[in-house]
Parts: sequence; C-alpha cells; structure tokens
Amino acid sequence: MARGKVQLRRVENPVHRQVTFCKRRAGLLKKARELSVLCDASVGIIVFSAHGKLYDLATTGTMEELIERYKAASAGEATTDGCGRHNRMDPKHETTVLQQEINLLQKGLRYIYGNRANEHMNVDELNALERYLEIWMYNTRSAKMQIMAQEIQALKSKEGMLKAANEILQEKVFSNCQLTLWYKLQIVEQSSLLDVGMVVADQQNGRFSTVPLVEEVISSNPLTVLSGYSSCRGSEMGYSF
Amino acid sequence: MARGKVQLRRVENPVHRQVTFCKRRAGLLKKARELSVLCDASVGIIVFSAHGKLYDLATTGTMEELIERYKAASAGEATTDGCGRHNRMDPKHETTVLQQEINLLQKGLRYIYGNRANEHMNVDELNALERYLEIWMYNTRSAKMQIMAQEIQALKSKEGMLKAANEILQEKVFSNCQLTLWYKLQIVEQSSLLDVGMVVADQQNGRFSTVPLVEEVISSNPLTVLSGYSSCRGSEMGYSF
DNA sequence: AACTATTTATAATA
DNA sequence: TTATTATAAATAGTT
Repeated sequence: MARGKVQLRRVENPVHRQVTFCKRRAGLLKKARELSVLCDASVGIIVFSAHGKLYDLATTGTMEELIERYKAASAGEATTDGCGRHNRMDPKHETTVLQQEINLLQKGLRYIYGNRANEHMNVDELNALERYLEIWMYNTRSAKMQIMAQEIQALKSKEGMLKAANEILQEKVFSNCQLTLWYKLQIVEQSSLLDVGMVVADQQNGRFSTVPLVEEVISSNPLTVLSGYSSCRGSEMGYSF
Repeated sequence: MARGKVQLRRVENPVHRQVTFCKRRAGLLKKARELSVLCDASVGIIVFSAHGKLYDLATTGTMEELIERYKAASAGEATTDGCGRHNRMDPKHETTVLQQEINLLQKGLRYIYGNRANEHMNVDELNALERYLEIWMYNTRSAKMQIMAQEIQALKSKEGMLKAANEILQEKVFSNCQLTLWYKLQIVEQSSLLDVGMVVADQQNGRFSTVPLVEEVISSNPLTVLSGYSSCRGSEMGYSF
C-alpha cells in the first residue's frame, strides 16, 4: 500500500518481515475495533507470530466468552445445515499428527546440518528444532550420567570392600599386639593368613574397568544418537534433569 | 476511508451499517490473510454480526487448533512457571501441556537473549540462540556433572588411601608370619602400631560428605540456573561433552 | 520511531 | 450483495 506494490508471499527479509508484522498486526486490530464499533459486531482475533508469541483482541467481553460463543455457534451450524464443518479431531490423533510433525522437522534438521544451503525452515520449525535439540542433548548426557552413576556405585562398593578388608587386617594387627607371642603366632599361621588371602583375592577380583564408554558417548554424532529418540524425558529414565 | 471521513461510532443507518459490515468484514479477513502470508503468522478471527451470525477465519489449520493453542499460550503466560511435570493424562491435555512447554522454552530464550528490541531474529540469530540453549542446558547439567566428577575423584582418592592402608596392614600381617616370634613382636609393638594408627586416622579424617547437592541441582528451575551463565563450555571445565 | 509516496480500503452512490 | 469512484487510511521503503 505504499512505495511499491506488495507481493502476496512471505517477506523474505527478516527485518522487513518483522516490521511488516508489527505494522500490519496493529492495522488489523485497529480494523477489527472499527468494525466492532461501526457495525455493532463482536470480533475476536488471535495472532501467533512466527516466534509463537501471542497477540489477541476481543472487542466485546473476553476472548474466552467469544470462544465459547464460537463453539456454540459453529456446533449449531454443523447440526442445522450440516455444511462442511470438519469432524472434531480426536485428541489421540492430534498427538500422532504432532509427533509426525516433529519427525518431519527432525528430518529437516538433519538435512540442514548436512548442507547449510537450506534455509527454508521458518521460525516455528526452528523452535521445534530447539525442543528437539534439548531432547537430543538429554539423550547424550543421560547416557553419560548413567555411566558416571555406575562408576560411582562401583567405587562405593569397592570402598566398602576395602574398608571391610582394612578392618579385618587391623583386627589382625591389633590382636597380634594383644595376644601372647605364641597365641599371635597361632593366629597368624592358621586363620589370619587364610582370611587375608581371601580379602586380597576379593579386592583383586573386584577391580572395575574404568568405563571407557564415556569418551564414545562424547564423540558420537548427535544425529545418530538422535535417531533413537522416542519421546522419553529425563524423569522417565531414572534421572531427572 | 473514502468520500468522507468516518466517525468512530456506530453507523446509525441500518442499511449503511449492513453495507459497511460486509465491506469491512471482507477487508478485515483479507488483511488477516495477508498478515499471515506476508509475516509467517497464524491468525484466527471470529466475528459475530449484530444479529449473531458467525463469520470466522483461521489462516493456519483449523479454528479449533488455534483456540487450543491460544488457551495453552494464555495459560502459560498466566502462570509464571509450569515446573510441575504432569502425569500422562488424556492426549488432549498432553498437547496443551506440550504447547505450554514450548512457550516456557521460548520465554526462557527471550530471557536469555536479553529482551532484544522487537525480538526480530534472522536465521543466523536463531542459530545463535540454539547455541545459547545448548549452553544453558549445559550449565544446568555440567553443575551436576562436576559434582558427580568430584564424588568420583573423592572416592578414587579414598580408594587409593584404603588400598595403601591395606597394603601396609597386609605387610604387617605377612611380615608377622615371616619373622621370628620375637622379631614380629618388636615390629608390632614399635613401628607397626604407629603406622597403622596413622593410616586409620587418615582414613577417618578423609571421610567425604556424600554430596547432597546433586538433588538440588536437579530440582532447580532451569531459568534461574540460567541467570548464572558465563559463557563456559564443557571442555573448559574438565569434562568435555 | 518518524516520514511520505503510493497503494489499498472503503464511503457514498447507484 | 456488487460495481464505481473519489477520497481516506494503511503502509513499504526509507531515514
């Protein structure tokens, strides 16, 4: 409407697009208010920016009231003249569709990361990708967390074992001091050696590999890790974060 | 907007009002479609004429979808944080919760980015945001990683200490066996007891608190953790991931 | 955020 | 409702 005819397609320049969005959004809401006042109508407008930010307007009452009225009116319309109002989508199917969308976005992401030439993703898609990124990072890190937790457990049990061994050995040493020479000798040559030998054997058998998997997890390609994604979240895998 | 300036109040002539309603309604919907296409936005419009007749428009998907999204968005805006994980309920609710999560994430992103003027962002900037997100999540998790790493280190040194003590004790015991009765007694009563006592003392002084901080980190709100961000990455903190 | 040359919307009219 | 047209309003490009 000014200094150049506008093409009815997405404004490619992001700066221009944002400016246009602000201006036209304001214009749209103004028009809605005018229509409402001039013609005694009720107008509700919902606008989601590409960033997902919500802008709304209800010229009479609240948006909720308008929505209720809308539902009543559209439902009545569907029953009375049976024109092409689509069926109420069942929620189950809705989530399935949502999941499919995510899958598509994942594919798109993989493509983008593959060759950066593709910039056909809009902001909504990128937002979905961010979410996906979160899950992906979670997958990588929770694997490490599990491994570290295992290592901690292993070390703790090892610690307990060594403590027990230590106690036994200390007992031996102290008891050696307290007993008479002959009695100590008896102990040492009979039971003590066997006990100690057992403890040592336990200690050595109990040696843990130091979990080299950590490095593998780190170096693995995110996208390949990604493919195993199945809508799981931290709280469902024992570790919540 | 033509042939006479318009007053911003109800058109009294019913015929004129009806004509104006038709024209302006068409204009409003056209503007909405343009906004949607030009700026990559989702627009929903509900219009009730003075006689109660419904006119609507949803530029993306269906009006029902837009309404659901609206409810999720406005609900997410009302509650400052939606920390509580909801149990798996009906899928309908699940999609709402999902949308709220996305909104929360976006809110967090806006927060990170320092409320940039007009929140205009091009793809490059969004990529930067993704990196921010990555770092943000990293900060939360690396805190836990550090704590776990500390715990591992502590346990390892504890292990080393216990091993050393064990070795010394074993030496004592074995040497007791190999020496003559008198010689063994000398050792035990003179040096051994002192050594063992030291080792034991070390072991007890070296007792580590079991790092309860892990739970705190887990339960803390991501956004609050966020504020402490200081451009550090995994590789700079000893753990690379 | 302001300015303006233009385009677009629309009020009056038929 | 639709068409015409003079004019008001909106806004794209620019600063």
